[in-house]
Amino acid sequence: MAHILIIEDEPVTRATLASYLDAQGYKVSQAETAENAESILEKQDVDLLLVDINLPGKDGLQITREQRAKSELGIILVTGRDDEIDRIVGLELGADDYVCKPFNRRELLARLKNLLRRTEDVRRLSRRIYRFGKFQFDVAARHLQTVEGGCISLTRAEFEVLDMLVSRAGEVASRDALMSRVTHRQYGANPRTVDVLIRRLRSKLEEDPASPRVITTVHGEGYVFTAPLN
Amino acid sequence: MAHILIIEDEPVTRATLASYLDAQGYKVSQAETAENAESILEKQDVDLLLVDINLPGKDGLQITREQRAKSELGIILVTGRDDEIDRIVGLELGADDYVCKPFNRRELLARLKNLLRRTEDVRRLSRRIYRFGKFQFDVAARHLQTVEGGCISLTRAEFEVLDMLVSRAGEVASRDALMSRVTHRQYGANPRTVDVLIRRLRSKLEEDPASPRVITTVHGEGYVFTAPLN
DNA sequence: TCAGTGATGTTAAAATTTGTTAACCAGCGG
DNA sequence: CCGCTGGTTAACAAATTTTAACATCACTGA
Repeated sequence: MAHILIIEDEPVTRATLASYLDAQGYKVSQAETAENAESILEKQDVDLLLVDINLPGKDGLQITREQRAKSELGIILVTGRDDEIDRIVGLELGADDYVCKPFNRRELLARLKNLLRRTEDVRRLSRRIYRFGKFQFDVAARHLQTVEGGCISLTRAEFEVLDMLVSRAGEVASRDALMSRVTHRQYGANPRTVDVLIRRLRSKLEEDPASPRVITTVHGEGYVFTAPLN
Repeated sequence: MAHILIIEDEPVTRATLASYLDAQGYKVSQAETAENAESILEKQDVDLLLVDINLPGKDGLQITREQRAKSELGIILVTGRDDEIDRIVGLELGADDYVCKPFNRRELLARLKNLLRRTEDVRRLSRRIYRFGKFQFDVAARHLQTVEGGCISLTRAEFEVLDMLVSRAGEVASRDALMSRVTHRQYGANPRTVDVLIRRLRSKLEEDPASPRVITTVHGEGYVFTAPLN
């Protein structure tokens, strides 16, 4: 489940929010100040920030500006008064949404869910996890997972090839390009080596390796990744 | 620049919005009703919907539900009264954001920009797919799909020819043009080669390859794609 | 160290795609 | 009807890719 970080100096509001979101099944972290929040952000993967605009020290707008500069993390601003200027400035700084205290919890939840849905793709891609067909290709973990939960291990060379193809999905990769990614030798590379690797990959991830859908051959040019990514 | 579709029955609000967004450099289309909007959505690539929640006939919530079912198009709801229930229902149906009339234009613009930034990746990953007859030509996947769900694979040369013809549907492509797209060779291209490719393509996608409807020969000039695209 | 195992590289035959050729066909103006 | 131009078709040839079998390499644990 998604991880939400609440940044709010007022203890009662913070605790209320936290217990509500926790009851909804989210993983919730709390921070009283910007500094506090930053140390959590450094250590953990956070999916969404819920930030009070009025904080002692570095305020919510400042936090928004800084976070937006370095990530695509979802940000919802919370404020006590319905201050239109703050709201607009917050949005212009890149906050995704805004709620005013006292807020309707159901509304907050709806906004939160929407934002999480909207940022899901970006968050997954930033962790370099690609989904296609019935697989999930995790670049950091260097393996494939099937929807059913199975785990298909990839050899180093297979991994390199798949990574190169997936990250340039739709673009043709030449044998030379693939070869130089796989091997670190300078000369005398047999161009057929790549074909064999592709064949081995196909046997792992194609429904029917005889008529490949995921990795398509481009005669005379190379190979392309052609499965729909989501 | 992004293409925004405004769905609003009240002419003054619609015109005001349209001219404001146009002045901001967006491509703007306008629709008075849901039906009107749907015909625009079918024909053109739209990046974001700005929908009034209160429309005669099919209303904004219904439009949201239907669009969200088939695409990840960004949706911002506009409502006249500050009706909390409508607002929450809209968000729960998957609208990405909403604004209340009378709205601050700067706020609308900020929300709009944020949403476009969020949906940028998704839109980039969306595919060029042409529909004609009983086929669907998926450029990214480099193959044809039939309505029945079958999949017809195309060789590289066939794909290049079809892509060139389809993307310039209605315009005649000369043999030379087609040949230079297909071949990798520098010299001595035989002009009859294209004919053979066309024949192979026709046998894959013509109902009756003897009297072609999809790819028509233009005597002395070349070939045209002549099937209706939808 | 050394056998054993899995990963990687090489090769050659089989299969597929692409290119060439030539026979044949269709339309058209004399 | 003839000859001309250009298009279609089938058969074949050339180029490229796939496949399987095998050789080699690199690492592991005894």
